[in-house]
Amino acid sequence: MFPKPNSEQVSVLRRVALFAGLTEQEFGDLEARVVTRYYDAATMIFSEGDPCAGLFIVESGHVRIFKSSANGREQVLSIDGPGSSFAELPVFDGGPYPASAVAVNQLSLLFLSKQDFRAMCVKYPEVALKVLSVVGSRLRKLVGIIEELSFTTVRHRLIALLLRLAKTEGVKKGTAVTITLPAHNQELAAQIGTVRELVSRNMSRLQQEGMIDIDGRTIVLRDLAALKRTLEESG
Amino acid sequence: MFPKPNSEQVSVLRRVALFAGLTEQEFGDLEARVVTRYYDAATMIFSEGDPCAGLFIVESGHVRIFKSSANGREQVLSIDGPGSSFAELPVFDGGPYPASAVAVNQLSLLFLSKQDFRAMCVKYPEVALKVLSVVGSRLRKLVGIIEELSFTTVRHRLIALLLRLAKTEGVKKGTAVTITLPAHNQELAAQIGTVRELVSRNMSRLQQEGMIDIDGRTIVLRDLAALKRTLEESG
DNA sequence: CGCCAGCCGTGACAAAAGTCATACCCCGTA
DNA sequence: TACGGGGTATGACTTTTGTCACGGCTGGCG
Repeated sequence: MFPKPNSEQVSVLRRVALFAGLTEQEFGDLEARVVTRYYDAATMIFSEGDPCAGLFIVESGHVRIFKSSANGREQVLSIDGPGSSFAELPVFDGGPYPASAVAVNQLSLLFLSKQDFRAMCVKYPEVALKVLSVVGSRLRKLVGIIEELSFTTVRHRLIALLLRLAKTEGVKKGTAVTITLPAHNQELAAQIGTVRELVSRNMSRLQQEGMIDIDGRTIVLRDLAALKRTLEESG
Repeated sequence: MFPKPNSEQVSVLRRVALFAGLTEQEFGDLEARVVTRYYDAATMIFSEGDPCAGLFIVESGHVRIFKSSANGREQVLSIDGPGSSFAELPVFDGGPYPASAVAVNQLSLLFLSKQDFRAMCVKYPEVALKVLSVVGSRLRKLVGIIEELSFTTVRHRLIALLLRLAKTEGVKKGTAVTITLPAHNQELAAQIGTVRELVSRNMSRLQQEGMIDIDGRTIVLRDLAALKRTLEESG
């Protein structure tokens, strides 16, 4: 709870892509400016439209960045875990946060104020370049979301999501891969830009077609090749 | 055609947001590294997936940044005119271009290689900060596109497009505003993420409803208030 | 002039997305 | 054990989106 550097902070800061390559002295400089903040699961960190106070770095836990619509739907833009920074951008263009951020689970963040972050960038030009590369991959992700929303169906996006999960946390069993869904249908829907019911229906359909096996939150991808082929075919 | 600075280049460079605030000497430094390139209308500047060579600044004409899908559809991400830079980002994260760029009309661009641009950023830290703020507004735009695609209908997006046009280039006539469509239906469709036919149909429908008047490429927005109200209602 | 390419508008469909309502199931707790 | 909350599955229906095919208009060019 105190704005002092501690050993945990130190270790996380050194693992953050944003600050890789700083010298010991520079880390000292940085540590002196950083504040740790703790959040319970489901608490808001900031809301779309809030004035931008500064930049955050995830120490532990996960953050969900999302937009919400007037009729209660949500679209997830990104989920960030330990070592990731977020809200790098509004710091520089002076505008408000373009989306909201909420704690997925128990969360601790390192906070660096707008002024201090800018100062770091001016003092250590490599930091600014690092920010640019982090922001670059963020922009790529957003373009990817646009591509999916604009060109593909819910079915397509769901399959793509399953395959991504298979890649990051799947367990191979011969030709099949087993994954555990990280969240409820409601949340999966928000991640692929649709509603609860369509996730449910499309899951069922994939099972009927023999491509997956559903057992509660555990999914067995029976035929990766067929799933990938489906993605190709359906543009 | 020659990679030498000339008076036109100089004047454009000084009007570019990216390099605002440099000293005379710094401009000299920059001018020495910049190359002018000319393109006819409809020629590709780079394609999605190409390795990233460097950054571009629009001197005159317009550039269209877009994604294209397997079945021939396109989604426009941005249209940039004189003084704008583009492809700032792949320069920093080392990846390929995430989208394609094409000349909308007769076009001249200033090109700055990856290496030279990075060198500028290291040498003049304010340049890096400017890049970040430019990139910030680009990111905001992308988030806006995602929001529209995820939450709204084609009708909604078309109205939003008309209102944007009204704001930037509309001519007021009492309570109504007259605009000239900047492109064919095909292109408008690509800008709002749909197909030709739906643009056509939705235009007709708006006319039937008395909200607009269509005469070739000239559109009279008869009732701005009603159009805006429609946006609110349909979430 | 006549032809053709390109664009536009539309009807007829087909498919996908979204909404609403209902029933179910699992699980923790009063 | 009975209850209720949260999540799930699904049928029935509406709306939206996308596709295909056609005919019409226009403007450039041989």
